[in-house]
Amino acid sequence: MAKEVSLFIDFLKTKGLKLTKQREYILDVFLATERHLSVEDLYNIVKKKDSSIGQATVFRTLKLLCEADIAQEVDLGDKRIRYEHKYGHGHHDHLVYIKCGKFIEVVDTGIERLQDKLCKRVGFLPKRHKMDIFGTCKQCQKKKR
Amino acid sequence: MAKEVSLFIDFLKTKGLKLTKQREYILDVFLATERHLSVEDLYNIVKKKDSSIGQATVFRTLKLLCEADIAQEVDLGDKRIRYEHKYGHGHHDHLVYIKCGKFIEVVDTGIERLQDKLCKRVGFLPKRHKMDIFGTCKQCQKKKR
DNA sequence: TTTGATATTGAAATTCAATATCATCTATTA
DNA sequence: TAATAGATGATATTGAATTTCAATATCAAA
Ligand SMILES: [Mn+2]
Ligand SMILES: [Mn+2]
Ligand SMILES: [Zn+2]
Ligand SMILES: [Zn+2]
Repeated sequence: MAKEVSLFIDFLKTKGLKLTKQREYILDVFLATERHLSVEDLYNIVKKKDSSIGQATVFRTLKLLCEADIAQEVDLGDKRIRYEHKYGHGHHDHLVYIKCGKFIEVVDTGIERLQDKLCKRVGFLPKRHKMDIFGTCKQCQKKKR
Repeated sequence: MAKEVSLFIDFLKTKGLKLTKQREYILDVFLATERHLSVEDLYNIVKKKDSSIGQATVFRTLKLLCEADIAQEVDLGDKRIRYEHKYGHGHHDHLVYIKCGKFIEVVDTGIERLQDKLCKRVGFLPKRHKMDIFGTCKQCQKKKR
């Protein structure tokens, strides 16, 4: 059993909630997908195998997974809330490939250090930050549009 | 007359569009406000003086101002499109004060340099980026919640 | 087992900002 | 003047996020 599953069970227990088939299955599918999924994305995958599961349950389960620190919201500027794995994934920033839709997760300790310095300089106490760089790869450059 | 106004007139001319009272007035109000306004924010200010102007016109005018490079969209993660001045304002990032709602616009050339290096290292051609740091100031720290 | 309290579910409804539609209005030109 | 093109504001529509609600499942206690 994945560590995330037992984490989720513990979380649910402390909240007085239950691990249902639906929740377990949605978590399974979420863990099996290394992408930034919207609720709809995840719902579409889930319903392929079990068409009885509703969007609302996917939506609610993702919220629970966020509360349990297993998932977290990502906003890549495309006007949809997306979710990524949080457990076992530290802070990171994104390079987003605007043509092919791919992305890379990166951490640049030099940048992180300068961010802290910058904040200190202006008397600002940082809690979290977001850095997304949008661009293209070589392949994409060749494509028109 | 503000430089932005003549810019807008030129832009409209090349597009075969007209400078109307509404457009001129909306631009005036926009320029007079040094904030990150949503369409609704701007509409609320505008209608105080001229209640005959509709939301749709504010919406359309902001789109035009973006096309004319006088305004630009900002997304500070609060699920609303906001607009800020673009003309005369180069690229900048934001420190966002999560409690008092204030913000600072910053540019750290050290960070920008490291961003470029990072991209080069992974063969990524950056087009634009976004960096927002969310935190608090001393005053806000003292407040509960 | 049964029961009852409580949690869960999926369909459908609602919300809310963003955007499109459309029947006037208005300015400009033939 | 009439014709044309654009502009406007009220209203409708969209689409994602979220809530509602009646039906169902769970599970501990009787
Ligand atoms: Mn970072
Ligand atoms: Mn920057
Ligand atoms: Zn990520
Ligand atoms: Zn700004």
